[in-house]
Amino acid sequence: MSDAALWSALADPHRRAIVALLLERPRPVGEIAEACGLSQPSTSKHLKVLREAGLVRVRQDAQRRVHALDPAPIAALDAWLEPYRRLWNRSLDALGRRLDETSDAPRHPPPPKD
Amino acid sequence: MSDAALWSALADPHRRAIVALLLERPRPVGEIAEACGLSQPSTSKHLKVLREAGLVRVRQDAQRRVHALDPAPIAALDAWLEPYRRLWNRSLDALGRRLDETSDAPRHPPPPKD
DNA sequence: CGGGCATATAACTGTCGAGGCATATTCGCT
DNA sequence: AGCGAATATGCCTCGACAGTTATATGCCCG
Repeated sequence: MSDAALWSALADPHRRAIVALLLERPRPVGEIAEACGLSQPSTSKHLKVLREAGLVRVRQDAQRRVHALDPAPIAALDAWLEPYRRLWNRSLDALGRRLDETSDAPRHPPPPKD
Repeated sequence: MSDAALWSALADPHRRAIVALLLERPRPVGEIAEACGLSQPSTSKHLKVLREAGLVRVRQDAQRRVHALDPAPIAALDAWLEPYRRLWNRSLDALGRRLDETSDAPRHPPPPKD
């Protein structure tokens, strides 16, 4: 069910921007705020959401609160995506087969259809 | 841009449920509504959102409107995920290295995960 | 061509979340 | 202790969105 938190956290474009920023390196709140053109309180709130979704972790450094990405939820997203990726591959496959049929290129063995 | 539409479409749990349903097979609106326990108008609206996000395509069959998944946006999500997946692998890597260091087990070379 | 089915759309309402401002909290420093 | 910097929190407002009811549209068939 923290699935829901994850999705709604990433639903916001500002939050995705923050996540992208943190991909480069961990950053304190102020830096994030400035980089995203957000006010400090707003940034703090977004970070709270990200924290509660498990996407972000905090390390306290004096008055600074340095936020860093936590890779785990990304894996959860990846897992969610899995079955759909299968669909995607299947459709690529079909496209490839169709191309093969209309060309005289060497054909690879038909993959076992499940 | 349409990235935003994709995320906000998938932000809704009912919509994710619909998408999951359509993964099994294409379905007409009524069937989706019943399966998700949603009213017909609500279902129609959700499907409209999914359509506008490009996640779903319609085929008209008499009065039925059969909705099916479009794999393309899934690929977009996958692409978005890419850089984060790298982070994830890196952290797995680090974990592995740490385990290697504290054990006397033979160390294996980092597996080229693609 | 009228009736009934499947679906879309309109109008309205309640809820939720984002942003802004002011203020509280926490920590380091002198 | 007192001050200033960095961040969190409370309160408020506003707009976006989901759900409902009622109605419109398109399509097949008799």
